[in-house]
Amino acid sequence: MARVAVPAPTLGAPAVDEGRCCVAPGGVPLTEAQAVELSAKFKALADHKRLTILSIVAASGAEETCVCDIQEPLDLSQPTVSHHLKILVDAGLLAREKRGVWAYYSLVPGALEALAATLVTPGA
Amino acid sequence: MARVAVPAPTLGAPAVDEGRCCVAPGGVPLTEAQAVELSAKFKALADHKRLTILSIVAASGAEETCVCDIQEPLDLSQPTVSHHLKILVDAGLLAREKRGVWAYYSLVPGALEALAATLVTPGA
DNA sequence: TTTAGACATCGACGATCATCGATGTCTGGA
DNA sequence: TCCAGACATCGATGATCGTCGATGTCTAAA
Repeated sequence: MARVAVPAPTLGAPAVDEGRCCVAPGGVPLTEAQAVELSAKFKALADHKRLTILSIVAASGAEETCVCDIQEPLDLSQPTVSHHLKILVDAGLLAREKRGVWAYYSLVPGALEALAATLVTPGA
Repeated sequence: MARVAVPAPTLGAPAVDEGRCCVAPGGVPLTEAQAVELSAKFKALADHKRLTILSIVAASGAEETCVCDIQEPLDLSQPTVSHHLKILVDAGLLAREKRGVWAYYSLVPGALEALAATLVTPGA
């Protein structure tokens, strides 16, 4: 995919400030490609079952979590849990490591923090 | 709705740490109600058109933005823009103020920051 | 009062999503 | 080599979502 040369797109208000109405803004601070990329990550968070999965994995701290740890409190079928886990891995939020018969999941270090950083203002 | 007495639910890894596999975690750090409430906000962010809307509103800084400012760069019909704006307002991310014939939208102060805070660890 | 314009709401339609049962793949043990 | 178990993938289905045209509401001006 084409990499854009912008450091870190955020949603928080930048230094731009021109008072007017019904005039096109000087520049849209989020390209469509950036918006699509960002929305893909938020889509992964836009499901309460997946948020619960993340919280379960996060709750085990540095330890990794296997699928059975996740399936039971979620009250979902095994294929559905596997589906949600794939979405979280594809979004870059979870890491999967297969050891023997078990698959262990862990938070990708800094992934959630980087996503959080896109929500706050760059300067303040 | 029933208010839960937890200060601020987050996804980041708390201090819990017990090494084991295939045993239910000591406690799920996100209740279902909290997960549903959080996912509703991320659902509002899970669309690239809505992210663009937020960035446009944020780009006007302290100034408010009217619908026509948003509609043009988005290349969407007016009802669709209105629909997205309603979703963002319902999620508590945008504030709507009607003055005369125009409706002005602005970021709810601290809303994005509060959402970002749920993604990072409480302590570190 | 009538008219024009800005915006919200409604109803419909195609697309995407969450979910599940069935099945496939791979590993470890008998 | 065969079997059992853990997990992923596949196909199908019902629900939700994004989008639009048509219409409604409200305000300001004529």
